[in-house]
Amino acid sequence: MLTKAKQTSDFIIQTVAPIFNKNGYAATSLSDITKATGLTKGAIYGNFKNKEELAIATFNFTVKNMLRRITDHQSLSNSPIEKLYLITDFYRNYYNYSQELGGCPVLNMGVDSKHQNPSMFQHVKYTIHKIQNNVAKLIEEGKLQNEIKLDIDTILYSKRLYTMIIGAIFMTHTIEDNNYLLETMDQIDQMIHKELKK
Amino acid sequence: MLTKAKQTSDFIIQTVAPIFNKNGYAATSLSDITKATGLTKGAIYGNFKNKEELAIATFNFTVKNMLRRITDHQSLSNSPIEKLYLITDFYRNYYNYSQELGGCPVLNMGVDSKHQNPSMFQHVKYTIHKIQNNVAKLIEEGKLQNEIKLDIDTILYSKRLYTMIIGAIFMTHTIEDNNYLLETMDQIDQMIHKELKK
DNA sequence: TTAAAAATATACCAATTGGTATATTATAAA
DNA sequence: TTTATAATATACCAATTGGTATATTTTTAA
Repeated sequence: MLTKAKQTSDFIIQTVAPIFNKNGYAATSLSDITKATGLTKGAIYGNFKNKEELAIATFNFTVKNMLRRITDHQSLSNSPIEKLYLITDFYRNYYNYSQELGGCPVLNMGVDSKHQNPSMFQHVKYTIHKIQNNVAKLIEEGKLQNEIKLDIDTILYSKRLYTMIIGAIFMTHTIEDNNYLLETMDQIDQMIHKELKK
Repeated sequence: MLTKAKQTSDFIIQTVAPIFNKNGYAATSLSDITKATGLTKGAIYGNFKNKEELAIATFNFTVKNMLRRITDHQSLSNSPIEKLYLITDFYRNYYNYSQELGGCPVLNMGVDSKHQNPSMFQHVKYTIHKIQNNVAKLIEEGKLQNEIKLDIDTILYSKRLYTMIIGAIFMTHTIEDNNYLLETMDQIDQMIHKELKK
């Protein structure tokens, strides 16, 4: 059974996550937090050391959920190359999904924390590496299962993939046009088909 | 001759531009501004209506300089397709250059202003459209001059180009590794060579 | 049911926030 | 050189900031 404190801190994280993600660290005040949760500063500071620790907790929470959703979606196939296609498939619905989160946490916090919050920035870097590693593993698996050309540069292509995805996320959110995301996912699918596939 | 006021406001914009770009709007305080310029609030508010107007002025200043540099660099060739290559060539040095500016203004302010500063956000959108239009014009010129395939979707490819560039900018700044930028510029060059070129 | 402990609320803090009215100083034209 | 005007500095404002010490309430286990 969850203790009261754990329940409360989970509730705070959940409630405040989209606010930090939307507004950024500096533009989110303690009063935004107490207003949204209906709790007082006493409760907030009883559960978190300070504003920074709470912000990082919200980032980790949002990212964890996001990564779980990608993993779940990938489990629709056992084929490595199909799993790559399932990644682009996931991001085809990302505009909607990320709007619920208050935007893309990697993009928003990557930019927001760079000169403000070194600890948060490290978490963003780690998340990106984690995502890229997942892609890299899929490509390696694809080679082993004879689905992907052996002479493909695994690291290069996993970097390319996420670079294109995050670019499309930025464009879609900034121009407020989902087509950037859709068109980039088509482009990536072509790339997989023409360059990676055996 | 420049009036004193114009001189001062130019000085303020120039001095404060990298601070807003680095820290974002909310995280840049009036005291940051007075400290950096050595001026008092009286001088700042004598030259700008408020913090928001100053922030927008700094964004426009930085972007204007940046666009001028791209245009200057493009003038190294008269061939439309060569001008496309000169864009990727420009962005090969962009990590260094943008660090002097406090980061990429389009990326930073696009993310920063989205939920905080609607007026600034409009300026970012406008800037992106401007850049994309420049690319679109080059592609159209390239078709006319028989350098680029006629069946190429101009809009689609100008969107692709900037989407990939901004993705690479984000990655390079966040992972703090210039290779993302270099590798993406190689990828774009390949795309121009294999898909656009006649 | 009660007592100890855990969790939350209250009331406060100094520092800082963006902004303004007014005083002072510097500039430019006559 | 004087005078009007433009530009900047000073001193102030109420509101808000992140954070804390303490009081109160709620939960938990005996």
